[in-house]
Amino acid sequence: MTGIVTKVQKLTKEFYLQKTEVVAKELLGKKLVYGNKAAIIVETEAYIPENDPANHAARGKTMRNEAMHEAGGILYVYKIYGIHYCSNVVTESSGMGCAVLLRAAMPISGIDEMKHNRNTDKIENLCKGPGNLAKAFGFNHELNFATLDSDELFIADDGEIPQSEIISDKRIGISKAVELPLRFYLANNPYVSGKKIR
DNA sequence: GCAAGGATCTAA
DNA sequence: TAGATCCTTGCC
Repeated sequence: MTGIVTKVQKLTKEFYLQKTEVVAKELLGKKLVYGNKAAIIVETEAYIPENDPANHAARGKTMRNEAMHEAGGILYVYKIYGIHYCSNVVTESSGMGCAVLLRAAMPISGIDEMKHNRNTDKIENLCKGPGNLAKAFGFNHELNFATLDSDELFIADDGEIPQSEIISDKRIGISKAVELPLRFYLANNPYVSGKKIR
């Protein structure tokens, strides 16, 4: 290993076993690493087990949402609208059926590859929005069920983002239970996707 | 403002 | 097996 040694703490399994809202909030400012690519998470959305009709797992276990019913600390990747992938981090213990959707991030490494994947040069757009984030990182079906404690794929705490700038707000892009304040993002961050509200 | 796009879920 | 739905994006 050569290069700069930074103070990076890989998140442990216990982190993901916390309550979904807590994980969603705590993930802000953390560093998502996949291969040579990395980005600071700036926007997340929680999907909780109870009173959440928008949760894929709300109507019980199905073939698609099987990963959500596993214990926390793995990835849940699925295709939406036939075009885009969305990536979620599964939370809480086995059988709960909940996860945190990764909505936006700030690229810090492997940017050339992300540009190539996204076919754009605008850094602030590389990981803006769940579909774009997944595309920039190259997430696909094979990453479904992937554990977040490998050397290839993990989330780390590099402590650069002040926790005081966290905002919780309504969710976007869904048709049910939109009012629940389960979306979290960093204030005044140009990489957050939810600037325009529809 | 809205169409594209394909997998998945539900009902029959 | 057919029809509706979907945690979106980029184009019109």
